[in-house]
Amino acid sequence: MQAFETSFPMMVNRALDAVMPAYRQLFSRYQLTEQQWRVLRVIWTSDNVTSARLSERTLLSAPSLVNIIDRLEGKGLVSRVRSADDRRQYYVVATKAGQQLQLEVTPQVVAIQAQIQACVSQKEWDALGDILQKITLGMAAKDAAETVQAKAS
Amino acid sequence: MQAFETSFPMMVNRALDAVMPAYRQLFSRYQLTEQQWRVLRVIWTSDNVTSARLSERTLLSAPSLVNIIDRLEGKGLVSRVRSADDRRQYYVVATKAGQQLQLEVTPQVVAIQAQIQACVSQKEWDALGDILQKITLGMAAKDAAETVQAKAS
DNA sequence: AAAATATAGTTAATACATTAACTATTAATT
DNA sequence: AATTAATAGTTAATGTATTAACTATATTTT
Repeated sequence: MQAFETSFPMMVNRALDAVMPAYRQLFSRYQLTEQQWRVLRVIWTSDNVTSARLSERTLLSAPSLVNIIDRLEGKGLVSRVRSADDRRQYYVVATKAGQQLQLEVTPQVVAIQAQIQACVSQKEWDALGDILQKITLGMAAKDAAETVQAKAS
Repeated sequence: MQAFETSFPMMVNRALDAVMPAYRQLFSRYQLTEQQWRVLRVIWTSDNVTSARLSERTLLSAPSLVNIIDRLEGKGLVSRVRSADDRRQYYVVATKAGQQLQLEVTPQVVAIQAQIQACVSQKEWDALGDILQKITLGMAAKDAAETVQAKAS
């Protein structure tokens, strides 16, 4: 049997606990949270980003995004633009100030990413990606199967 | 440069998003959150568990633990016992009802863990543990070094 | 022993996570 | 066209995360 300490959630959370402070320290210098950064990062590099698309790409739930975007809007970093095609959806776009932040912060984020990768070999890094993806896809498939089953009954 | 989608936090969070619903679905049948489960799991298997010790073993912060323990106490699953040696600390102990839960839930948690492991080979599973640990230790060391530096200046 | 420090746990403030329910709009059915 | 169903986003309720400040007790220093 799997020990508590070596269960997947615990191993992964331990790694996150070790890694995230570096990011948070950086973001806090710009009065940003990690989640706010994720949203900015996505809208900087794509156009016509709806909330649904943001949710997919940032891994943040729709309800969470509401407040996160509200705060970013309050800081003048993004703004919401109603879509003309489908009046239910809106696009989140970066303001000039938001664009400026990107130039300052991105290099420092890259530096942290390099620090993390430097903890393991290139081979191990690649393996990590593979293994995590297998688990992600494997469990997502299982989850979907159960959902179908639940709907059928 | 590291793409956003393949950064460590994003890869890991995607995997967690795939894995955690299975746990949550289980715990919700017992009106428990994942964090409450973690606390129970630790106190079931150790004696004289203080809040500090719980924090280490569950990876939950001390402030979070206050409310989590409050709720578990409210449900009659645990209780706080002041230490006689050091009156600042207290021990969190499981009640009879708390002990009973263990018997019911643990096998189901083990089943989910098996599902996760089944997504990869034994070799990959071992590699995952190794790699995550390297990152955990590597970044923790870096973090400690910076803290020392900050204190010195 | 008195004063200064450190430690265990808590409180407070702000931000996010999860689930379910709700509103407005759009698409699909009948 | 009217009804029904689906979708995009939001709100509400409860629980946790993070940081800083605070209280009570214990330890260390002078």
